[in-house]
Amino acid sequence: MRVDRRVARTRMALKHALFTLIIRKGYEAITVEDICAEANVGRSTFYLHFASKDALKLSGLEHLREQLAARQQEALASVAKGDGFSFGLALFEHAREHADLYQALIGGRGVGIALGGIRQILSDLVRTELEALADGGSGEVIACEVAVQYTVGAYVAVLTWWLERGAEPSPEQMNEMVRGLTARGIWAAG
Amino acid sequence: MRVDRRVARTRMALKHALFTLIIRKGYEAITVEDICAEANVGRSTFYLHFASKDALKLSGLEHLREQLAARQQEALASVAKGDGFSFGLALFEHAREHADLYQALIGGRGVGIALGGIRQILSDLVRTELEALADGGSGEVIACEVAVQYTVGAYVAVLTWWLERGAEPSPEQMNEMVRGLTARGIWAAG
Amino acid sequence: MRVDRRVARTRMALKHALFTLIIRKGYEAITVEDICAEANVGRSTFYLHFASKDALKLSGLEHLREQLAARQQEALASVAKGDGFSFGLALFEHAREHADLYQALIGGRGVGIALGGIRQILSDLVRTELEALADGGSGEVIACEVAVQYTVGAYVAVLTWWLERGAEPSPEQMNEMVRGLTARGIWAAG
Amino acid sequence: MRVDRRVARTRMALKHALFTLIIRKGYEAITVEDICAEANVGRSTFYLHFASKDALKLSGLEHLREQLAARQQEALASVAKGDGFSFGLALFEHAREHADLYQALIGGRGVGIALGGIRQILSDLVRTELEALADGGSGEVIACEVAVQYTVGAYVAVLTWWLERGAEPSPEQMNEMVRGLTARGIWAAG
DNA sequence: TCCTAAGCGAGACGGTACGTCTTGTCTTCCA
DNA sequence: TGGAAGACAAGACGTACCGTCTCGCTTAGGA
Repeated sequence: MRVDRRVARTRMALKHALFTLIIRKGYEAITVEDICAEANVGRSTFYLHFASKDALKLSGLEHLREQLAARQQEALASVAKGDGFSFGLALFEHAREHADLYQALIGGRGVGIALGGIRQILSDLVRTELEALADGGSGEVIACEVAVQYTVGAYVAVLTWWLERGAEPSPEQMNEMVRGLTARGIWAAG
Repeated sequence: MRVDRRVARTRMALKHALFTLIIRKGYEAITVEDICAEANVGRSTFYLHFASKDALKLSGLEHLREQLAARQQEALASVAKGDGFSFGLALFEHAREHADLYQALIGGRGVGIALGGIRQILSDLVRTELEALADGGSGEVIACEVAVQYTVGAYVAVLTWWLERGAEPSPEQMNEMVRGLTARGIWAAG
Repeated sequence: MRVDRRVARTRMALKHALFTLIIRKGYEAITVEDICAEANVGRSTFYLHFASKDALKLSGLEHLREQLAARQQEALASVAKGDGFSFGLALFEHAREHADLYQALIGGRGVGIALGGIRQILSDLVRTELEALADGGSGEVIACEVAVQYTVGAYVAVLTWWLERGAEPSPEQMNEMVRGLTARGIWAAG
Repeated sequence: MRVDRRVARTRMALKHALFTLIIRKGYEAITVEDICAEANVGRSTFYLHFASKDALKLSGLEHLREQLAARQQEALASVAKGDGFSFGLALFEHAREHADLYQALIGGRGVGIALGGIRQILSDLVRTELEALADGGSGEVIACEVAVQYTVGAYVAVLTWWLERGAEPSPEQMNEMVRGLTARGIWAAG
């Protein structure tokens, strides 16, 4: 029992060290030795718990991923339906709250380390909303999937750009702009 | 003079070797030595021309970039203006023609090696078209840039997805779908 | 504790490999990689213990040096003082015993790799004996040093020549001849 | 003819550059490229004339060697016979005159590059004088050769030491001291 | 309370790749 | 045609990380 806690503490220290270092100098530049030094852990101990730097990263991202997913579930529930997607605001707000980490994982130095995870979450959300809309069930599976990819790509790109320029216009403004583009198209919005 | 040609041949061999190897086993797994072996070039010669594997990659992308830019210039000229962007068809066609390379550079193994480059090219094109539209010059610089990021992200995401599923619906069809989403919004198009 | 032994074994293996290779193909022609292959040691491990081929050589000579010094200490104690230096016999005998190594280090291929070291040892011995002689301490420091250099140079030159011609006249005979020259001068001895 | 002169000039420039660089930073540290830069000569031109750095060195030493041999021939002729060898003074004087070069070639940095050559010359001189002495022809060839090696080694060692300490006691004094040691032995001289 | 299995730090080790440096060959151009 | 320029292959260098391993120390949980 107690031993388990010791193990957990070591793993936590490693995950935390990784994020700290990602923010400090970017994912690629980090070595296993750096992480161990930061976490005050022996290098052999590292390999006792994780097979590689990448394994540690994935394990760490899982946590972030869950947080974001939960956040957006609740957003989905509480927000009144308008035209456009309901998760937008939650996404921008969550990103701004954890700006450091997002910037490290998505923009700037750690270009897109966590993008895969975020895309996955968003894809599921978008697909759900879109299918609910076209419920009658047009056979147009491909068209739907194109729309999903299209939307997710657009949101993520905007999010990345926004983080890189310092999360500047407020989440509300960002959400409004993007919702306009999504719902009525570029020409109408521009 | 003749020397220049020798140099050019060596560089070409290296670029070509890199692409071959990217397709064969993915960018990260490639070693400078691998490239030299594939290109029949001494390792010191490699460093005579390029500072690193990354420098070679960038130099190689430059070539691709020019090709794509030229292609879209001509598309821009010949295609009648409709609603939506004019580069779409050229993009999908170019990607299908060089499917191997695109897949190596964007999807699958070499996740997003070249995305930066392609994004840059598309951004410029989109920005130009968008500015031409809002010519009077509304002060809405931010809104415009959001639209650029939005559009480019969307196109690239769809392109990636399309390449990963085998470039299946024809470029014309893809272009049509994406143009619809872009011009009239998700709800209208869905 | 055990680790120390492991380290010692590795270092020994490297030193031994170096001497083996010096005999086999001469010092200059040896590569760090050669040494590692001969010693069954990784190249990075080599650099963990020694900064360069030269550092390894010096470390190896230190060992030889100690052996020789000890040998001459005991000779100094046991041999009755006559005219001439007391270390002569020990030197020639030691050289003959380790003929391979001496030849590799001094004559033939590895011209004078270890000469510096050997000169140093002999210089100290000669200087001691000479100072003991002129104990009262004549101010003639220069003359004394000239005598030291003279004697050491002479002994080393004869030693080298002797090794190159196969260590042929016996150490006793060699010692006798050189002692004569040293003590009574060329004209008397010749 | 004119071409020959051009060739000779190039070779001279290379030899000269080598000596300059030996004095400046020692033989081992010099690269072929250094030499060419110093001589204002293309690297490929270097290889047109000499197979390697070593070949150039040998070619250069030949010149020095001849000079020294000539000098000592004349010394041999003019000096009145006393006890001890007649070449001593000439050796020390020649060394002091070309102190830079001697120091580069023998002492300090370029430890003993040219020693072989000098030893050879001295050996011949010593052997000649010694054989003249024991003309009757005792069969003691070995003893004689030992004396030769002994003497040459001693002279060269003293010469080296003298050069390293700045050629300080005058050639005359040096000659006197060494002649004493040679003729009457250490004990008498000390 | 001791003692025994675990987690852990330390660090040696064999590898692999890096980017640099020097060598010697070869080809092309210029005077 | 001799020499300058410099591309090129070869291969050693010393450094940086990697992942594996063996070693003792410490420390908590069951006897």
